[in-house]
Amino acid sequence: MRQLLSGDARHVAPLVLGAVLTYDSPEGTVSVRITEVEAYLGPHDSLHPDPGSHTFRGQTGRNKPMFGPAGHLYVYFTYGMHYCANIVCGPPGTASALLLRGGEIVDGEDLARTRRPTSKSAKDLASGPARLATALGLTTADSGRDALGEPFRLELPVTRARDISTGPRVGVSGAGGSHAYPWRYWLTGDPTVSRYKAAKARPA
DNA sequence: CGGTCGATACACT
DNA sequence: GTGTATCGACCGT
Repeated sequence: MRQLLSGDARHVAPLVLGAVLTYDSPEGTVSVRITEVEAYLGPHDSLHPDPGSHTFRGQTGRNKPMFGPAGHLYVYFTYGMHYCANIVCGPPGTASALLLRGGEIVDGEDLARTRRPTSKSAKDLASGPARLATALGLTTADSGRDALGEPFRLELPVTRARDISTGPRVGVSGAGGSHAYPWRYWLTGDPTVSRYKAAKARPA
């Protein structure tokens, strides 16, 4: 499992789409089926330098988990009010990761609604990176924890998802030429894919 | 359904 | 001091 996640985030992305991430928190259990991710590379990828990545200028106190083993969480705080969660990919030292951009709540919907009272419909509970992190109950306190061990669980789909779309990044300023590369992966047509700045899709 | 805009506190330089 | 890997409210169609 960890070995499977230890490759380039862009190769891991199609394997993770459709996977179910569960967190048995003290408050209760919530499970999310991942429907949208975005790849980020480390500072050592000379083929595709990634100025949009938090690791672009090297290791810092915040991004440290990204330099660790695959399967761990990297959670950061942004815009003064939102948390976003990544699953670390690549072998230790490479600092590649997948930002969890969207998902569908498949267990613990009541608790997810308590955490996200503003959601009107069920599909809004985790459709967006900060929404997904909130619904799952993740904060920076969880950054660095292992998503493959208790109280977390990651279950890959039995068969690899078939209809996958790819597109450019969302919401990263100063990413420059990196917009030309397909960094974002989602399940084609899934209603829980985030709607912001929707990009033109192309087949994966 | 789709576009615009203000909020807010933290990490990093 | 500066910029932010976003959200939700509000508007128009």
